[in-house]
Amino acid sequence: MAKARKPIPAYKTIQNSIAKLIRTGKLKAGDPVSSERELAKIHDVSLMTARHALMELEREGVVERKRGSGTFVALPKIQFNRLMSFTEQMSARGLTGSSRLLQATTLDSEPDIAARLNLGSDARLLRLERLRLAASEPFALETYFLPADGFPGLARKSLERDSLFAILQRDYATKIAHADEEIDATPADSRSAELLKVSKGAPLLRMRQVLYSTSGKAVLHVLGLYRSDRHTLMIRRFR
Amino acid sequence: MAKARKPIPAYKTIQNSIAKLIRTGKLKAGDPVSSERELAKIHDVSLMTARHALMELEREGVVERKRGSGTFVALPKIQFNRLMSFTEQMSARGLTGSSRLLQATTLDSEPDIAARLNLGSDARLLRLERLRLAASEPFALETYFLPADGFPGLARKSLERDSLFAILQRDYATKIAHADEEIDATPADSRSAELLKVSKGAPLLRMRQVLYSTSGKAVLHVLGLYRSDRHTLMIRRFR
DNA sequence: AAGTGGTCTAGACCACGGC
DNA sequence: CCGTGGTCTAGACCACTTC
Repeated sequence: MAKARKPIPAYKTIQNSIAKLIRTGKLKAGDPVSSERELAKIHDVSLMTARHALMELEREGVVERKRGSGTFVALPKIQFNRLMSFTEQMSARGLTGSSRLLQATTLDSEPDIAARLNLGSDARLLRLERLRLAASEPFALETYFLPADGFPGLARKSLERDSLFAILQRDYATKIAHADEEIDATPADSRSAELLKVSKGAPLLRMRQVLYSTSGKAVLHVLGLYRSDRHTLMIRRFR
Repeated sequence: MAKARKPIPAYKTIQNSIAKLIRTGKLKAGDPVSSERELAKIHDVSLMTARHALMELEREGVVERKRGSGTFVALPKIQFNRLMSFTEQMSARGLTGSSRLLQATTLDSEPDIAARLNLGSDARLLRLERLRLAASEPFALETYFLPADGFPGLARKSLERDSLFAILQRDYATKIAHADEEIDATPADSRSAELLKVSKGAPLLRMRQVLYSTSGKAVLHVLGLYRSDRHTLMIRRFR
């Protein structure tokens, strides 16, 4: 017996064919996309189905629709408010980054952090500390807290090389979906100052993150300290 | 002759009727909404039209649709990354805030800022400076830059009392839609330190915003300095 | 005037969920 | 099983833009 595979809806097929034209460069930003009526004929579907395809592409920001005029490939949009791993951020800027694992310990009682992760106050926590470097200059100090029970063996993994996001997804079937962040400024204490090569008391951007998995569970708490001369946070907000 | 008014589409009417049921509390989070077929009968439209209404309400996050089960009022979502005026932020926290207008001047040449607003480098700029207080303690110093030509008479308006967002909308038909922000940390210079009542060199959260109107035009540049002990930025980001 | 997207009809079959 | 949303048809008229 063949597996029960889901048939791909016609409107999805149309979307994919247009997306492919854009990916392969056959359609560039501003170019007109086939009209609803053309698509209906080409793919032998009704108008409403072709329409559905274009409507969803517009929602995704791939195309823009202009009444009376046509449907056009949208300008490549800047990704705002996108949660990216360190590796992703670096490559997006055309840089290469590296990390140094400073510590990997287990904590017995850290009720504040346990509470942030919705754990009991006596939960054992895994604590990892990484120094982030760009062009061999340190620019961030990040401390990770995870429930020790949920991620056995994590401390022994290749944390220097692989992205934590990738390890969580590959080895623990945990996919990060979103993060809530608190951001403020704080003076560097002596240890942070030394590691980040700034003077003591220098202003650092402090970011406290709680990362959530696709299932909505709090997975991970991150405390990040960023050299303000080498790091700017970009945000877009809406009214 | 009657003016040519746009007729309200049937699917919009359906959306409004459902939104009203929710606003007035007749439907609460989790309650089932009339099904597509019910709505089609009630409003005497075809299934596709009723469907359109529900689909758009889902996109707006008002309802959730579950195949095989029904359409339900969505939980009231927490507003993250919402661009709020000072007044709105204060009242959301149950506090009352006040402002002191420190300066209102016109600048002749400030090419960096003009560039952020997509103006020529010789554009005249209106510069306003406000100190923000919560519970009569200063916590933020904000400097606004606007094209002087676009907002005649703004400097003479009731800037101490009214929200700038409100003035722009009421008197200049300019509605703010979104903002792009750069955030980092910076040490307080002597003037900021004095105004904010912190010691010189204390870490401040610095936020540079460009605010855009609904028409997509850059309207306003804001440089904000926030006392880090009294202000935390909350952000939600997605992968 | 010709072509585009926006709205709408009056049905159809399917996959899924809860009973 | 029955009701739900998901997909789809083969048209229609309208408003808008471009020429």
